[in-house]
Amino acid sequence: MKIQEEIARCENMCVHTDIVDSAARNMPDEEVLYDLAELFKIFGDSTRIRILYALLEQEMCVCDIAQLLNMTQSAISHQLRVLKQSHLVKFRRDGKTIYYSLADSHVHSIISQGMEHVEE
Amino acid sequence: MKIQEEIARCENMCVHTDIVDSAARNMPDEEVLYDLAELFKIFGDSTRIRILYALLEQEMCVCDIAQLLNMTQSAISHQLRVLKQSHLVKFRRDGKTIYYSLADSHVHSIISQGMEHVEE
DNA sequence: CGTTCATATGAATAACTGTTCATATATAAT
DNA sequence: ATTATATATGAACAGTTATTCATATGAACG
Repeated sequence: MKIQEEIARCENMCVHTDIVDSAARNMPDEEVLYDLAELFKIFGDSTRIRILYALLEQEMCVCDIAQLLNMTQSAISHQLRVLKQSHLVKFRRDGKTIYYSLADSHVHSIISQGMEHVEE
Repeated sequence: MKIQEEIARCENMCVHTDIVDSAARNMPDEEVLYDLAELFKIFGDSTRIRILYALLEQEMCVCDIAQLLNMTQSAISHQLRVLKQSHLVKFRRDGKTIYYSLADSHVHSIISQGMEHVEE
């Protein structure tokens, strides 16, 4: 039947308009939420989380991190690039060695909040 | 030294043994860091972030969320399942409708910390 | 200079993930 | 019971991503 098909095709019949409207008003810009997701995506990889965790204590060179995590220098270097581009780590050069450290204190608080949720 | 012999993964000889040793002592269990990464992975998708953000204000049904985010009911339902399995949202049934809401207060604080980093 | 060492990077591959489509389930209404 | 509605789910596909391998860069030092 034609009318029923049209109705059935409208998959949003159950919408509570007032709720959706109020939620829509309170949602941040698409772009902000996209950036937020991108930030958490960086933390959402166990290699990167382990690198960040290691750097909570002290600065380390690429080779130190590779040794600590038992991974290749190349794999660590690739991930450090991601962390660098996200402004989560910074680095300084000392001769041939490049030391990486955390870029700001947000890393610490974000990890701490996550830990609280995990340790339950 | 000892660790250097145990872990010979990094082919370079630049390892600072004391730094690696001290970092190794302070690293949490592999499993904990894996779980932590898994948690952040959930936040690392803009659809899920937007769902969580919408639920900060009030509970919503699947169809409401689909309308709000302009996505299909199926896509939202799939993501709600992920959020459910991660214990980030809970739900209650009211007739044919199922209302979703945040499972605990950690979601709020994790998002807030992330926002502080993004808004710079 | 050329060599060595620490790090970076491009390409390829394998594994993973989000959405769509079709369909199933379950509750409510007639 | 039959139909309608709200949500859930399995399979497939497309897009993404982490690691490996090979090689490049770039600084230090004889």
